[in-house]
Amino acid sequence: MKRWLFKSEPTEFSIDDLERVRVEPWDGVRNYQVRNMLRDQMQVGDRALFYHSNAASGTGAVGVMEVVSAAYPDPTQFDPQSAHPDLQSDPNDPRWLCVDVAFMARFPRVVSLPELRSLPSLGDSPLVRPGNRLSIIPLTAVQYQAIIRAAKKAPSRQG
DNA sequence: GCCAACGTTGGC
DNA sequence: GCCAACGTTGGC
Repeated sequence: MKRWLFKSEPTEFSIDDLERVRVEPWDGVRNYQVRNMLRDQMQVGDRALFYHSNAASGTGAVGVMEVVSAAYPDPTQFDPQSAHPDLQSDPNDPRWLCVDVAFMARFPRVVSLPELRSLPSLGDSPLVRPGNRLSIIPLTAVQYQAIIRAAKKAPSRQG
């Protein structure tokens, strides 16, 4: 079982939305590095933290979900109405993939980005590196556990 | 809304 | 294969 962190802008799709629908395709990935992780590494049963980026309600990790499908062609790439159509993608050899994710749990509080930065195990993660372009980030077991543990603790005075 | 950092594209 | 222009991400 691998562990990940998935970023989403809550105005696009939030953990509230996932809690309501329970299962949702994580579509719209248009980055080759992330596509390759979906294709080559992600497996049913993997765990992923849900991260709200650019969030008025607080940027940070907000909950846990489970990967419930293998990677399959992202249908939105062929939909001109979608947010990120890719008309150069060949339907017989689709360029972009997605997986289905299922809601597991919501954290009792947001683990903010400053707090994530303060976790020693995350020091070399792309998550806390400025300018990183990965919307899906692999986490080690240690990193994953550190964030879960932080979520259960009372917030630090800085928030 | 601004802007820094980065990936992608395309001219050469 | 280089690199400038461009678009996007995402923190602030």
